Amino acid sequence: MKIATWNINGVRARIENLVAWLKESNPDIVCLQEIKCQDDAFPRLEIEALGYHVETHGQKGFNGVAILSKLKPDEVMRRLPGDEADEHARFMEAAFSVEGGAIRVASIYLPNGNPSNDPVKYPYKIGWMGRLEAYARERLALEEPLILAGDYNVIPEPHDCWDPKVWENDALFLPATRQAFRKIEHLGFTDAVRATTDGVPTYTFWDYQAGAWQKNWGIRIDHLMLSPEAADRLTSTVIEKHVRAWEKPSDHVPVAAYFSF
DNA sequence: ATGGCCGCGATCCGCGGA
Repeated sequence: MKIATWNINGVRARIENLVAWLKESNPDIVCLQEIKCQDDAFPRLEIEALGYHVETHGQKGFNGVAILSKLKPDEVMRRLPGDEADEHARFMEAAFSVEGGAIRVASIYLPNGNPSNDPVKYPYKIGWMGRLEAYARERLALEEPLILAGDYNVIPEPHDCWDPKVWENDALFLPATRQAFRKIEHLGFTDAVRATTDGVPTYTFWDYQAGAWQKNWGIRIDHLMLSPEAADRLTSTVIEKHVRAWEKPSDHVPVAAYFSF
């Protein structure tokens, strides 16, 4: 099974790329982030025509996540628990039946948090990460394959960006951000790309500005975090970097993991 | 690391993104 995550940066602006990529990549499950539309505006017909079920959790103008899947999900949960007042559409989870039991996949769009000295935005990010940790801890007790896939807006290590100096004071790389990420990791989750890559992996995001793609000024912020039961079945990962060179690209590229279920 | 981007939704500018 191939499970992918892709911050698509506007699904309506990117529908041609999405269709072309689905045909080429042929993933079984796709977690999308930043669909930037409400549920009824999602271009579902084009996706369903390729044989995918479509589940969305959108909002007007920005944020929004979706899960596309060849299998029909048994259940879908929208919203990250822990704050009823949080209106941002940044989280959904779907459960699927596979041979041997259930697997769970979450599509995560973790808050950016910049500017990092903002009295609201950065604390929102850190608070959201605490809620994610609480949810992840609870889910681990199920002892099921669980894949937390998405745009974490976290650069885990210095070698996950082209120049750590540049990112020093950025919300994506501050010590408190990386610490909150490690707290989740240390519950028992495996960073799928890190676990399957010898040496330095490539990046998953290149800014639109200043020729960042051409200069390879990238960062690795899109991650698939695996519960032990999922990590046991991990066979390989791929960062589908060539998609960044397509016409009208997203600034993120798809990242996928292969499993033996 | 921003002179040089991009999507969106309100209108031909502001916000959010990373």
